[in-house]
Amino acid sequence: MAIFSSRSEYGVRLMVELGRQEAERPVSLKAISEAENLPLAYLEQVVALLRKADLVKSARGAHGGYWLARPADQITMDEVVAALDGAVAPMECFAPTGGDDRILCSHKADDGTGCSTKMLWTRVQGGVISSLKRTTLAELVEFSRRNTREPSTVAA
Amino acid sequence: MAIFSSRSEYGVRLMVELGRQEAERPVSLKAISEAENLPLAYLEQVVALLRKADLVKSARGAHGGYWLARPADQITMDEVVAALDGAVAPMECFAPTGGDDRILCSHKADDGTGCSTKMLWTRVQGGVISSLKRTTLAELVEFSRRNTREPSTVAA
DNA sequence: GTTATCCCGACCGCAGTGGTAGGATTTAGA
DNA sequence: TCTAAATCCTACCACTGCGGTCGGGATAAC
Repeated sequence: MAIFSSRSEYGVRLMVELGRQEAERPVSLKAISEAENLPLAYLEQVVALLRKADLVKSARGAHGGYWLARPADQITMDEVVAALDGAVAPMECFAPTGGDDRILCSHKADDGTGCSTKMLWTRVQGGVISSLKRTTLAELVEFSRRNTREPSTVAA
Repeated sequence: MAIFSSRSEYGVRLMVELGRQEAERPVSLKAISEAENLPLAYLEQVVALLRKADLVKSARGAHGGYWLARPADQITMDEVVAALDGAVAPMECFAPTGGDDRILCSHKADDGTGCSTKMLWTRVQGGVISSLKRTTLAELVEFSRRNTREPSTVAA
């Protein structure tokens, strides 16, 4: 089964593309959609999620576009994925409760026995989150730069 | 977003329930469905996946039922989850290729740049799999026994 | 005013999921 | 030998979310 939707894939690619450009210099979605060969109309929806999560900033009008809200080395991938696919939970019954980072499993709330499976899902969740938290956007940008011969879509 | 479907939840609960019984003694699905309050007809589909993966054995007819194919401490949860939800992959484009445990990302095969996101998904996948591999069914059974039969010893 | 761009909401086909229905087959036991 | 209990199998269904499109509105540069 797939852990993340391709919204996440698209969103991460988009963020990497923004990270390759100079800060504060707006990049149009059209440029990104052509560089990464992704459907523009769908990217609009994806980038809207990133904007709501304060990960990117935008400018409207001609010569507008998007840029990173923070330096790439201060953006961890758990934020990005959370913005796109929601809070990472191994099961639907793992719902974040308010401001705490507590989780509860609704299945066994009635008979009070407590999930024996909860331990497992908690471990898995921990594995995913720690993997995401220790990866910064800057790392991906660096990786992307190394693997592309040309500085790609700059200029324009 | 949810990593696993509730098929996995049901299947793990089922496995734990089997692990609580003596080995080789068949347990009927009906008993499990009543104990765990899960729909019997759906459990039949779930347990069929576990049987195909050689994780449980079965006996038909009156007084038939299911039991673990191996001792619980020799069953790791990555096997169980794989049987229920398929191979764990962070993205759809991570497909197991034949007998190898190689993975490939189809998105960037054409322009040859290689996924910058691939590094991220590989890390996540590693986090999930290692969490699953280091958890045995025996641990969950033990956890379940402590939390249901002995309310007095519950601490913390 | 034109053009480029962000922004927004509605819509759609598809696949997968959780779940049901109904029966066929096998076996233990009266 | 009959019956009840159980596995097994196949088809079906409603719902949801996802990937994606479309049309249009707002806004800013030139």
